[in-house]
Amino acid sequence: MKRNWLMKSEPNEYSITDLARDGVGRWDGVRNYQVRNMMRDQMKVGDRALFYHSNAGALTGIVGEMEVVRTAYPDPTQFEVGHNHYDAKSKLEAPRWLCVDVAHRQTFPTPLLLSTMRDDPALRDFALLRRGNRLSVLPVSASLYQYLRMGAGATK
DNA sequence: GCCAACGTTGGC
DNA sequence: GCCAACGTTGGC
Repeated sequence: MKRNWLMKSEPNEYSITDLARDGVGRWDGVRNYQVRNMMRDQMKVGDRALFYHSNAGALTGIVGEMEVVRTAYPDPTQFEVGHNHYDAKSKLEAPRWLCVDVAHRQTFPTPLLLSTMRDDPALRDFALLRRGNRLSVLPVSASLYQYLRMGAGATK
């Protein structure tokens, strides 16, 4: 079964523009067990995901769409001494952290801003908007996914 | 820069 | 296993 996701990244770290340039990108740096487990147990090749720019001021919002092209594998950055995602407690023979690869599908014509979503009564129960939500990867129902991408002006 | 809301760590 | 201290996320 194909699933739909929303995945957050701070654009000054890795943006939709970066992914568009790269074509395929490695979604690394996840350091939350709940998110790791979702990626490990549920994320499959062919799953689609909305790209969300977090911590981007007035530009915070859903900016594009991507597709999972490689299932979870050990995140190499956890072993890179000096890297800001380095984890001294993770061992090569028992990696703690996983990443997936994603391919750029489209950059939406009109990003669906957080401020717009907050004003939309239809999104009242959307987990992304709940106070204190800190998961960087969220499952999104098929109908909500479609609603959001239409809201961002997706044409295909 | 502030701060609420978490998640993680480590002492006990 | 509890829980205080600390670190991080992320909106504002």
